[in-house]
Amino acid sequence: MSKLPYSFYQNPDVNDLAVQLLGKLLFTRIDGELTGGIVVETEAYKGVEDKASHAYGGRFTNRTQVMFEEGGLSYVYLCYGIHHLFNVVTAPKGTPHAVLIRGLEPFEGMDVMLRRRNMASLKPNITAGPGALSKALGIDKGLNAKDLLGDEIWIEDNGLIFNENQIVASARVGVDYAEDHALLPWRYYVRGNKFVSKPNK
DNA sequence: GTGCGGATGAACT
DNA sequence: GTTCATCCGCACT
Repeated sequence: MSKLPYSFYQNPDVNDLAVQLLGKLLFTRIDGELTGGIVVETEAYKGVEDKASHAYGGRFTNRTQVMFEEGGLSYVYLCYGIHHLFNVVTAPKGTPHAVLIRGLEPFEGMDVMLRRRNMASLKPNITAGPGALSKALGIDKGLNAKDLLGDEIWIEDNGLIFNENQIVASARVGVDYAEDHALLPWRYYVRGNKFVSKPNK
């Protein structure tokens, strides 16, 4: 097991990176409790030119400033006042690309995740969906702007590779507001995996 | 300072 | 299919 290196996150092609993140392992260690899972669903958000991105048009605010930092940091924000959504900041400094992690297959710390999710037994919705997986891993705003090579939240490569026909590209979820960018096929997921989110609409 | 609405999920009918 | 929880980022005044 090895953490993804700094260079991985500098890739300027955010869609390529979103695909490469499938099969990688996302971990958190919070108060000594280790939890983690295999990434099975991602979405690419392409910085200033993407109407679905928080950084569209170069919007630079307290919230979005971390997106402009070096690739390899976390970007966590509160959505609908309830859910924390976790993104990987990518590309070199000044290019605010990010990848939203939307689905995770449980791998480590099942008992802790069940407790955090208030569930008695393992069901797919424990980590299917960006809000759900954040809750299972204990991700909240306290984990915003963290170095992904640190020891609180990080991503590892254990050699798992999905081949091309196991990966599906489709429209991103919940971005109807993005006009002509709403239907771009920048959501990627592992075909048939139970921990891929079920979009509401 | 105010107001709108969102990169959702779960519990309803 | 519909409703609602529940916060704050962001644009505008």
